[in-house]
Amino acid sequence: MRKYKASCKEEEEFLKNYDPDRYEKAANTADIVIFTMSDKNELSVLLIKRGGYPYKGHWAIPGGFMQMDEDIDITAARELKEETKLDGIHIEQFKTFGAVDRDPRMRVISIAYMAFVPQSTLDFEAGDDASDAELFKIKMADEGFDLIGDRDRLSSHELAFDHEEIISTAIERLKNRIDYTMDAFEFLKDKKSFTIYELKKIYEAVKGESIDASNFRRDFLRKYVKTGLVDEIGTSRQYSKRAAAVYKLL
Amino acid sequence: MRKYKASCKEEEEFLKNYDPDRYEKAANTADIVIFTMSDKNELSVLLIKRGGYPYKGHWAIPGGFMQMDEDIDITAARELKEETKLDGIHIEQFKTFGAVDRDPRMRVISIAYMAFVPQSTLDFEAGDDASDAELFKIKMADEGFDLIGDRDRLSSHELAFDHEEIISTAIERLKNRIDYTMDAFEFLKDKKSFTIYELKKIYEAVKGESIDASNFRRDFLRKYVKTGLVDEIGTSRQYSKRAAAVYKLL
DNA sequence: GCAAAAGTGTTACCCGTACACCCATGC
DNA sequence: GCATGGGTGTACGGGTAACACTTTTGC
Repeated sequence: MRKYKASCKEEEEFLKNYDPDRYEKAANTADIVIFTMSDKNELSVLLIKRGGYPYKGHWAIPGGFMQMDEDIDITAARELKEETKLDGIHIEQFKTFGAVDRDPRMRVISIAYMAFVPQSTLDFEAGDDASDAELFKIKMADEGFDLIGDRDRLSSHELAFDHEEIISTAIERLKNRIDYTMDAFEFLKDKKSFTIYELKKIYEAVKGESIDASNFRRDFLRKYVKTGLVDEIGTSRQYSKRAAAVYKLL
Repeated sequence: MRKYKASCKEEEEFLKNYDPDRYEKAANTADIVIFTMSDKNELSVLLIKRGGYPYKGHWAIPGGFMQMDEDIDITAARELKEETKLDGIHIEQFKTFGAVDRDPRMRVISIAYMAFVPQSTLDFEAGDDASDAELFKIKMADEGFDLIGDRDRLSSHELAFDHEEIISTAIERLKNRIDYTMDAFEFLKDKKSFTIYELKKIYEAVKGESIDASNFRRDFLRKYVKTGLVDEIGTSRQYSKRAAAVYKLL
């Protein structure tokens, strides 16, 4: 909350008489790439089907216009909540898209965010036609990527607006971020109870390649357990016959 | 250049009748942190002194309102050119600042860029009072940083708007970027003729710490010369008695 | 017994850090 | 001769990739 004090009467006058509309303005939206893991541990993104013009019937990432009394970060959090009913999810602003013709209605500057939703927190009943939202698995292709949902399937080229570029940029950033942040933990079903196997599957989904289990294990112990960021709290047989250590993020 | 074709008469009608002004809008600016190296190889930033309200008399980073017919990246490039007369400089969008109260005049969303200007390309005559722009060396302090110019000197807290936060964020990003990008080369007086010593000074200025010359040399040869990104083109005695190899970025 | 995940261990190599040491030359 | 930058070399430790091998247990 930044409070500005006018320095003198003259400035007070200036601010009172300032006409905010002397120049034409663009609209601002917060658009949000909502990542999650599918039940089969594939990197997925939540899309909504546009019900109105323009790009009617096309798939798009959720987003909406910024209100004048909310920080742009709040706009993003609000949009996320409206789409997923989820609160307190980790979001990250990653790039602003401001090409002149990106929206045929008017000039729109889109501040793009990415969000990491825990696996299985989003449950869409497949085939539920009342919902115009769907989770799509991301499959990288030669040009762009393919989006595979339970009911629909499309190429990234068919997305509305410049959303192909926005999602592509988000994927690239995420692939980098996973190495030096703790984003991977945000995808866990339960940050307070998980196995190395679960975390490894998330890394593999994001990177799009398989990882050596032994090395991953060593790195995990060194980076998180030995530093005290993560604690061992028990064992589990959820994924294998042999009991696996269960960890908890502190 | 994205051309949108309406899918049908109905959509054509919709777009024709769309009222862009049905919601209140914020203004958009591109603000730009212009980094360069001082003559003594210190990381510096170009600031301008505000001549009007608000924050009259305070130092700020250059920036300006986006025009309706220019991409936001073009706005940034235009502002850079207006301030420095320089064209074709490397710029990078790094974050968008959208707090509600960041500008007392009205709601302003600032898309922030950083630019890397070659050493000594900017020449301000010290003491030239006709100019309200000045180059400030950045000295990190306990809280924020200090800005030391030839004529003026201030703490980052005294900057206009939220420009302390914008510059701080830019410095942090630059410190990271220098390790995995070739940003350092952008600061060179002449990318087509430089010595290892010159490049090392840039790294040291950005990181704020001294670097082992021998290791820097080995890394430079491995990363750039052996990969063919940089070629040896001769020798120079500019910085030392003994001749040093001169390199050229391809 | 086989498959799949859990877990231990080893090897070879790359890379960063820290130095020691020599070269060239203007002061 | 000494300070400064240019340049070579080396020794050590940690990180990483690749892989061999054992354990556990449901099927």
